[in-house]
Amino acid sequence: MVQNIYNQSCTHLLAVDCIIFGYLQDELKLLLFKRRIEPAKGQWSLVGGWVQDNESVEDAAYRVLYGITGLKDLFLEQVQVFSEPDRDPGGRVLSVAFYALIRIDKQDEELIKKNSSSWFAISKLPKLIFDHDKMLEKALEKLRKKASIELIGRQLLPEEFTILQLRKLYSAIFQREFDPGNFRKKIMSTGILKRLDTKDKSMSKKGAYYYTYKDRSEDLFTDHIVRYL
Amino acid sequence: MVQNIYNQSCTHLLAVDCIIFGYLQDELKLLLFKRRIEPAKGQWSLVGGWVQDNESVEDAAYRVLYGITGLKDLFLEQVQVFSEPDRDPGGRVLSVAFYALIRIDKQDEELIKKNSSSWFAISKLPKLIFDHDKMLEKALEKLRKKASIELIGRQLLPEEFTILQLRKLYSAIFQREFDPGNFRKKIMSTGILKRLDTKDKSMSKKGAYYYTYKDRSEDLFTDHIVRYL
DNA sequence: GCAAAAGTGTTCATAATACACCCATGT
DNA sequence: ACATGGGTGTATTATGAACACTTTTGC
Repeated sequence: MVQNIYNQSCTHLLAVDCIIFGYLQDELKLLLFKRRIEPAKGQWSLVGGWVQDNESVEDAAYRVLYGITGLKDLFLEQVQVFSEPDRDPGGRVLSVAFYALIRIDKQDEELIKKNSSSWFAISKLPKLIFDHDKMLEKALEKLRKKASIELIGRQLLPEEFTILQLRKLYSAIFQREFDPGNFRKKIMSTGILKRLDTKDKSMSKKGAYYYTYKDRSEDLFTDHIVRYL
Repeated sequence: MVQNIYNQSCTHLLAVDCIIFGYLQDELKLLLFKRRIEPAKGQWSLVGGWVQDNESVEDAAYRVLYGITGLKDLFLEQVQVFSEPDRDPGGRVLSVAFYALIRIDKQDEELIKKNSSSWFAISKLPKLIFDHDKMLEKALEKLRKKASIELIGRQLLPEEFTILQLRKLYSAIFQREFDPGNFRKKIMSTGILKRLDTKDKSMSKKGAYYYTYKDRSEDLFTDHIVRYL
């Protein structure tokens, strides 16, 4: 028991669970993990861990993510707390859900394998334990909200990418098609992207220019990208 | 110590803190509470309490709110967890912040007094303890987001109100003026409000019609109210 | 030359903004 | 009769959606 001056005792275990999004081969993907402890041992679960004594829940989430992907710099945002008394049959466990965006091309593949975790397309997920489905749903909602008001992709796509790739990412997130012309105009009007001189010829004979994010330009744009709801 | 099958011990106390918004006399207000325990005894704090063993954090927030306002039906939404290890000098306390919208005309004034709590205009707040300022800031952000995509007011204004009152509420929330004509048109276009036959003559000689929310109409409207950011 | 994707331009509908103007009435 | 807020209408501009059209180049 940790010391405190309140006349209270600890009754809840505290965990974090991470909804880890990645993007590969035109699909939004989720990193899952084969649970190694009872209950529900061997079933697929979100990547999670206990919160230590001397760290914030954010610290814990970063630590857990580093442990499984080898990445230190990644986007992380709190989703919400899940605290139904019976959510975990193993005890009274409170879990803080986070969602993370990671670039699959940067991750440590060995580490992922060693941790018996793997990527699943968001449309072909296995059954998840406990209330992890609900966590995913909330995280997706938050991701959509974020993507609708700012240009995401920096955290998910490779350093250099085409507008087509970006558009497909948005299609994956919102589960709908975007008009190629209008999408391009909208994106370019933000002034966030910089065109490079190189082209990707894998998709067409003409070739599509590669783009990158300009440095530190996230703050100059404030309009919406997609209107949804 | 609560029983669990994990090889873990409890190290965090768990609390909820509520950012309680109300609206009175053209001002957005916050219900604060004079802290009765050390540390920071006697200072102003958000309304909070411990999470019991057998309840979710939402349950705890409702219980705390009922205890201080006497109200059972009120709007409540989770903001986020605050968990910096040193946020509370009294011990390792994790707090889940919620914001609530309540109708000041419905509250139990006696109870509020008895609890040594009182309403403060959002623009004239006293210094708050710990990280409660940060909690308020995040809650306000969430409230603005909510108000920008749906018509709030049902939870804050009296049963019958004028468009002017609603506009002033929005002005208070967003800290800016809205064009009276355009605001009215926008609001009326939602079809959520119903005009009554009575008028409020306190503000003008002509008198302004009272309006109420139609029953169960929150779901039919999906557009934005205010564009912000 | 043609197919296929890249990229640009044009048109139309809708929505946000600014603001002029009439209305009702207590003093 | 006039000042005051209530309420309506209109002109202007900005934005989004649909889609036609031009460009490039491997085959």
